[in-house]
Amino acid sequence: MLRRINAGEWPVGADIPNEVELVAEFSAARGTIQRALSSLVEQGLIERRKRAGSRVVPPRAHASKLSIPLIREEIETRGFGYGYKLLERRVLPASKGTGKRLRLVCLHLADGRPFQLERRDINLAALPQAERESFQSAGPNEWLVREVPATRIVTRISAEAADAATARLLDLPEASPLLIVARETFKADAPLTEVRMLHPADSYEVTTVSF
Amino acid sequence: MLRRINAGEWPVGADIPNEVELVAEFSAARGTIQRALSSLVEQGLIERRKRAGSRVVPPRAHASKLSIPLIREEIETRGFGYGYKLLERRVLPASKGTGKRLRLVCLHLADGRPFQLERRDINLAALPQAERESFQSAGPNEWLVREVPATRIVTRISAEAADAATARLLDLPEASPLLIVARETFKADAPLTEVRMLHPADSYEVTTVSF
DNA sequence: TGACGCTTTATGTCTAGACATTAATCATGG
DNA sequence: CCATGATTAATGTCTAGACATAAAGCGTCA
Repeated sequence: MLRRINAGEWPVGADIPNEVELVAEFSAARGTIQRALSSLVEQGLIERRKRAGSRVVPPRAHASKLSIPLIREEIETRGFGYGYKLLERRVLPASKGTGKRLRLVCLHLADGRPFQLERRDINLAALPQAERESFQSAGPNEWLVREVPATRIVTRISAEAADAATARLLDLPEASPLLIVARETFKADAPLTEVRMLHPADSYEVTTVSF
Repeated sequence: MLRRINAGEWPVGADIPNEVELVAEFSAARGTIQRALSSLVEQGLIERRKRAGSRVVPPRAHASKLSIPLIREEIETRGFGYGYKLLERRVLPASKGTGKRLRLVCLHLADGRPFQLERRDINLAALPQAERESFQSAGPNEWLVREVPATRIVTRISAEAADAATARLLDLPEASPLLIVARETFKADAPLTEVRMLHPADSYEVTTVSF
């Protein structure tokens, strides 16, 4: 079926044969045909509606898997030595809107050069055990990933010019372009953590491949 | 099962009951249990090996769906008026490494302000019909997604400072930060098109949500 | 001890059939 | 002509059972 769609035998917009016909044509059970069609739906190639049948969908906005790996591995797979420094660790009192939070600022280095500046707030109401961690020798991300599985993750990727303080920390000229990955994670609607990861533009990019 | 994993009833690393036990416990057929487990595998929550059983895996690098929509819709859903200008259209002769290509430079505007500068090369060996298109009034992306489904897509997101020419086209001060989405698409290993989409950093970001 | 092959136990996949659900379509009455 | 309800044709989901396949573990023999 995949081949037919790619080859244009089933052109965009066309109804594809219904399940019973496909069962006959491929001499497979309906369950098998169903699985195949479901897989095509997941790949965004067809659309199925009860009673109306299945249609080849115009290839739309391409959805591909974006995976944001652990920064340590990211650096090590590039063959650099990984370094880590905790720059700030402070408990912010509760204020309107947000509860008590743990603020962390850390620097991740590749071969001694600044690679990522991580500014993170951890919601202590949801994760009180974070207050007992020092985060002196390892970044909070590795701890968090181990500690709690998040149920919802929002990632935003943007660019920005470095302000003076950030430029100094990343050892860059002021106003250098930065690539910023911001992420919020939630567990059942309770915010867990909010992080902004800032990278010198020339040393980082986000890559995704889809088939 | 999802609840149990999230609640830690099935802790990370633990073997989960085998299919026959789950069938008994949930009073469902094995096929149904299988589907549930497969879905957990897809979500990256468990790992299954024949003979060895299924295990809860440590939540790793989060993978989420990244979708890059059509620029026109992107602009219109934000409530801006969409504008389009073709700045350059030129056939590049074949040279070593690459075949004949069609180079396009276009500007997409939101309410008359530059929003995206698109520099695109289309491989004319794979898509000769592109040469007959003028791309005067609509961007090549919409034509391309209609014309050929790609089988492989590589997307890279990066940041960069605007050079003089680019800054002028986007009506920005020189050296302003840009967010750049670069994409290469292939059909069965033949390159189709290669595009760099440049955005003023303060007007664009890439967002992804995963559950 | 170690290589090899057999057994066993788990997952992987399929089949055939049943019933549920949804929504397009048609028929009917005001 | 329109609204409303009945029909029906498609997909959605499940069950029970079968066989395939991979790999862990065991036994045997050189």
